[in-house]
Amino acid sequence: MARALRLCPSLLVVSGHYRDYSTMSDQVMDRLHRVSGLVEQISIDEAFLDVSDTPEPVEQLARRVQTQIHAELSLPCSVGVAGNKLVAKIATEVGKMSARGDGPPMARTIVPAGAEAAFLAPLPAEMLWGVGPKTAARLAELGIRTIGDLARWPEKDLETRFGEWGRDLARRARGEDLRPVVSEHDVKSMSQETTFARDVSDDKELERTLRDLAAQVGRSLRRSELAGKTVKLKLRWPDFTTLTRQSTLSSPTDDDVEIFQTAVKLLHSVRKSGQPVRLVGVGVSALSEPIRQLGLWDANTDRNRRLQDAVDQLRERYGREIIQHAKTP
DNA sequence: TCTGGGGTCCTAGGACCC
DNA sequence: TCTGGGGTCCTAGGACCC
Repeated sequence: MARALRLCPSLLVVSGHYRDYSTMSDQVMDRLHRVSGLVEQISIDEAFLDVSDTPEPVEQLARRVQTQIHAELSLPCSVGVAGNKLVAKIATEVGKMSARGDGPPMARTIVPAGAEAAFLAPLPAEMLWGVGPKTAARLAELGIRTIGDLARWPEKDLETRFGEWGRDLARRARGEDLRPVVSEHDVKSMSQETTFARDVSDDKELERTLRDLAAQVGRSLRRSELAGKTVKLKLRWPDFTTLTRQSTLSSPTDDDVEIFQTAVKLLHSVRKSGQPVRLVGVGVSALSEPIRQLGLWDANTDRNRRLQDAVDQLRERYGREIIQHAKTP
């Protein structure tokens, strides 16, 4: 039964150490795709591979992948192998942490089927996916410090305290994870934000920044052939409190000006003129394919569209700075 | 890490409709 | 007309991840 394989795949997480180089990322992912048809990239330097259909023994496979990437690309990488994504990810982390010696770690950590809970038990609860500082603190109040502590805690009680999330927590602590490796994720939102070197009080400067961010978001949307229906403004005051305001449009947009105008309206609704701001951001969500309808009233829209395409192309070729908005006096 | 940027998911409340 | 329940959408904020 093919299904059974999905429930217990053998997984590798490869973790490179090249956070700054996206072309490196492409090259590594290219190598990984030769190993398995099912690769899930989870960040610039990490990916899950479903190797349950690969005849080669996983230990040998893991070594081969690691050696190949190191030899061909001069990149160190760590590999974790386990029956599911959760444990494979943690295995990789554990390997990296326990790697000794100079230079970046080249660890291989393999957790055999059935040994998941025992492998996780001594590790700190924060190593579980989804347990950050806040949850860790709440767990510590109960005397729960390791994943083993968590696994021993009555699941019903976790459910009472944490709701649905408590049940997930209990499952994860036992090393259970049924999520399949998926090669493609739909993008849910796109955003751009910037933190100012100093607080900005000038309305015009703020709006210029907003216009620039909106243009960047618009360009990302067009490049991905997506449009968004909800525009979100993010603001951070000098005291670091952060707020968001969003507005849903009547139809999805990928237009710089529409994104900007929506964002600036939101800005005016929460900020008094002259009020200092530390960070400003613009995002677009509720993404779908852009709807382009050309009707009686759309000659103008069509012209804007062609203009925007031309600007995109210029910027693609000569950089973002090549075309600027005329500064308002 | 007195704090960068771009994401995801979850929760909770209110509006609105049937 | 009043009341209530449930579903869905929208909004805002928070926790978390890399």
